[in-house]
Amino acid sequence: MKIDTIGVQAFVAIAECGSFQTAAESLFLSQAGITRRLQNLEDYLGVKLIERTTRSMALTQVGAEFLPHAKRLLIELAGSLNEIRDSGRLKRGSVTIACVPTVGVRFLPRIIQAYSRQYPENHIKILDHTSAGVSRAVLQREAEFGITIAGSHHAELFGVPLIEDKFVLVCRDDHPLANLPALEWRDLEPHPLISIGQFSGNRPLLDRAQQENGVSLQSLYEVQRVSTALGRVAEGVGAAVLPGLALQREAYPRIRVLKLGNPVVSRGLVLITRKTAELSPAAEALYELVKSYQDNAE
Amino acid sequence: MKIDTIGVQAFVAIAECGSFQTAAESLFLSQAGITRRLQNLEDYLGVKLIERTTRSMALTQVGAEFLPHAKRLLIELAGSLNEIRDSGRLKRGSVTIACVPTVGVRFLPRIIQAYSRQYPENHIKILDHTSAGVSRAVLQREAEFGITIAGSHHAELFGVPLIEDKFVLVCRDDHPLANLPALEWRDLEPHPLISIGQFSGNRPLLDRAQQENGVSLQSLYEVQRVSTALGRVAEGVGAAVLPGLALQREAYPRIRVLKLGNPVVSRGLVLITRKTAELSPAAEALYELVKSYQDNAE
DNA sequence: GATTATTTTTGCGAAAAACTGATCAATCTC
DNA sequence: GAGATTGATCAGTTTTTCGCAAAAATAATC
Repeated sequence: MKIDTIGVQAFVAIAECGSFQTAAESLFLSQAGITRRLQNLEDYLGVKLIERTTRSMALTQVGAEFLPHAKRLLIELAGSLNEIRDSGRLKRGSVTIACVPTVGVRFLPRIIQAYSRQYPENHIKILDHTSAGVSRAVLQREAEFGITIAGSHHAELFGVPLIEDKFVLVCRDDHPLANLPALEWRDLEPHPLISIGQFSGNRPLLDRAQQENGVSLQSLYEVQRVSTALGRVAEGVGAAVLPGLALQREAYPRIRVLKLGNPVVSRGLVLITRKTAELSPAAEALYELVKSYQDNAE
Repeated sequence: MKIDTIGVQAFVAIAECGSFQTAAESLFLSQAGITRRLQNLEDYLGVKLIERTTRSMALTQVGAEFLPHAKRLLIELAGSLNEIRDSGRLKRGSVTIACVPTVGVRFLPRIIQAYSRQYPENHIKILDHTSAGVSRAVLQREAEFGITIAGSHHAELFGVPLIEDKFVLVCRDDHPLANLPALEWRDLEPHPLISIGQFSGNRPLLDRAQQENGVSLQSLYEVQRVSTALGRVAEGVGAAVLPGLALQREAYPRIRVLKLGNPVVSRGLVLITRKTAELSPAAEALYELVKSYQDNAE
């Protein structure tokens, strides 16, 4: 059950060089070493592979049959090994990460651009998930790391805070609040709002903020996705409290975005990995890049 | 440029066992040894392949991608190596030999039968050649050994005499010589004979025999193959001096075979190999078998 | 046919490496 | 929190490997 390539390597070298001496040189070894290696292999196999005199050398029947296999195996092994080495040295390979939709749309693109400039060959796959889904994907190793909304940590996960995404009021320019200079949560109470459904990670944050500040907002309409809410606002149905990062400014010209104070409520975005994770070099590079964007966010 | 399977073997074992301890046992190694082997491989690759805590272990992204390749390579290598080992231990494999047509038809079949009983899996390929062709085939390694007519040895060839194939007179039952009790070469002089062409290894033997004994035979007809000569004899064209082994008794009912004395001329059959040859185990076995038939021939 | 020259094999001491056993650290179970 | 299990680490020993030099083998040459 003792498998070793060292002898095979010697065999192939000798066969290709046509001489022990040159083969030894090509393997940076003394000719005595080569002889020993081949002898060991032949002893193990119980068959001579190379027929040799001092003047000439030729493959045995068995040796000739083995050579192509041996060569191919060696090349494939070396290839695999080198590929992995490259993946480490050059941080090559593809990376799969998971994040909540907002992050994927607004936060990541510029980071990915920067990453692609540095590692043009690498492919990044982004899994859009709810905040719970991101944790799950990371835990199950579907993604090497994730970006999600701060909250309850799973014990095996390790989080690094990235940025605070402040909640803002979104309304159309003809909304009563549209032109107020400063806005507080209490100001919203009279106005019916479009709210985001249960599954979004934003909801618990908003509910708690209301409770702690004794504010009670009216939910007029409940939608599941931020983009839907935005559409309703644009249609004039009402205003909505949304995470600032979720907005794509250009999409609707008449929409106003107002800062909300007293208190400033925000959702923290965190970069999560498994505590014991060994990231692939390509992923490690992206991870570090994301971390470096910690503060220069909106 | 340093390729070695030992680490890869450890990696695969660990991945498959799901534990260092059991992997160590499966490789008949201590746990520390396994750890070391994997560490060496990982150091060489510059990448962690297995993510491990004392309690759990899982493949890294890179490791997971590598595992199937590694497994396949190892299996193929072990397979090739074992195949060769078997070829030695069980003398498995196919053998190619070269011989002159006569031998292939009359001398070899029973040997091959015996060989096949002992090594039913082995395949024997026989190359029919002229006597010069047999030498060439052996020298050029087309055949592992050969059986041909004794004569000039090439320096690199080594011959073992096998049997003496005596020349006989072949004639139809209505031929004047057909019923003579004993026959000498001189008796043939009055009769026109069918002779075998230049390329046959028999010709020089016959010519020399005539010269040495002052006998001069009449060549009526020259054909290239023994079987053709036999056909002509059967048609009543004349008699022929042929090597005894060449005859298939059953073929022509009216044909008589007469021993030729004074002198008895025979062609020696020799078993030839290259002097430096390393026969494959399967060939070696056949070689020895052929040699054992040295004397019990017709 | 003996000699020479070249190349492989072998012997041996030194060096490197791998292996083991014990111990340590971390995690999980009870 | 104690005990058990598992991988990592370390030191010491064994094994293997390597390179040099001498020897053996073989082809070429004279």
